[in-house]
Amino acid sequence: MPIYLRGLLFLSEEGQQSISSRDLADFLGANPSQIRKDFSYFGGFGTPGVGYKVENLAKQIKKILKLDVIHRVALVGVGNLGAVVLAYPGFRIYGFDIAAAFDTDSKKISRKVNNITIEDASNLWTLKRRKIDIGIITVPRDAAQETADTLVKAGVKGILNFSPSYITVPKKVKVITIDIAMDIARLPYYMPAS
Amino acid sequence: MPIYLRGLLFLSEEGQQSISSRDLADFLGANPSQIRKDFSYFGGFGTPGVGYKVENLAKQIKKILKLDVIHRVALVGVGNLGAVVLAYPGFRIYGFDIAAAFDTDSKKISRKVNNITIEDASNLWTLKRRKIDIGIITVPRDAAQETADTLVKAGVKGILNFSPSYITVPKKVKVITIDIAMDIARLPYYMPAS
DNA sequence: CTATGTGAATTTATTCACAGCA
DNA sequence: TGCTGTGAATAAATTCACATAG
Repeated sequence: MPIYLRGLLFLSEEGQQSISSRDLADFLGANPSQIRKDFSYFGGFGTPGVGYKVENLAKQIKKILKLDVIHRVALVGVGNLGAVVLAYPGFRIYGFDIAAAFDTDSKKISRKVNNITIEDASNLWTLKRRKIDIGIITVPRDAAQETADTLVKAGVKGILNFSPSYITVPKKVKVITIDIAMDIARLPYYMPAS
Repeated sequence: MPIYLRGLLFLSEEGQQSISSRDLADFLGANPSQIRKDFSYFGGFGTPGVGYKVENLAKQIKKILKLDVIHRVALVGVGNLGAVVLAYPGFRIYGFDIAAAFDTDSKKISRKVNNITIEDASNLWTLKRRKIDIGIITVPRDAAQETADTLVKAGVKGILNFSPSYITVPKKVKVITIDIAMDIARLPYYMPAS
């Protein structure tokens, strides 16, 4: 569903009013039946003979993915990668608001990055009362599990983990890991021998 | 398989000699049968009653994923994100060598980032003779498709795309897209209502 | 006529359960 | 005895095909 949403938001921006499952499939490199099945699973948002209204469909998917409310996010670890993620403008279209940034390095604390003041990581416990329920981990690998534990204790319900390791959390907390190196490692397998 | 490899490389670093499918499953948050099935599909690398030799298994998986040779990589678009990716040390353990970086901004060209001299993007055609077969796209969304086309023309067989869009390439070329914003957009769906 | 929504058919993936090897 | 490798059983995902609504 997130891929559909991304495509629909793009099409909506382009001024496209409505689209058929076939055309959407072409656009996204997917299969029309798949698309119809996926949408019908959540109730069916289309009109036979016409297709789907782009803007309405985007709104429905946002509701399904619970992106119809603003989510406040905290980032932990303002190194090179952390600073880039802090400055990344793409979160806004999905309703994410990076509301806080933390680090352990006293040289960084109280400095501002992209208009957000870096706080001492020992203050992570304040997240709950600040209504922050998602954490982004951009600390070195060795500190990832510890950071995750702290975030969970601070009440976050979801974690986006950029460190290249599997981390363990209570199963009520959802973790998504992005490991850049591992992703590129999948490429050669699919590449024809040159 | 890439996830297994990452875990095994970590365990190998830790000095672990051998491991059973059960212990590996625990460590990775996976299922033992799944692991055995996956390995047996490629031939079966274990010893009944003992388990798998960590180092040997890692080597076998590297061969399967074609990571047993050095791959030369070019990065296009040295903005904030591009610079971080250039500096990212994690590629080396999988045998990737970032051999070139390109940009269109004349202010950046011929400057050095992480010991790599930024070249004019109009020289991308030189990739083939320089034995570079993988491209990393870190340009703005609007330029992503165009960059992909140029990379394909320059002979790359695989692309790691960091721009938040679907890009079209001949099917002999493999694309993997990393869209940070979209990944985080999957979190709220799995988060219990607070 | 066109394109959805959906049962049925098919393919693919996961899990089980156990024979057999170290 | 402990753990692999693998058929058999189960579950899940994908694709087909068509009745039906606009």
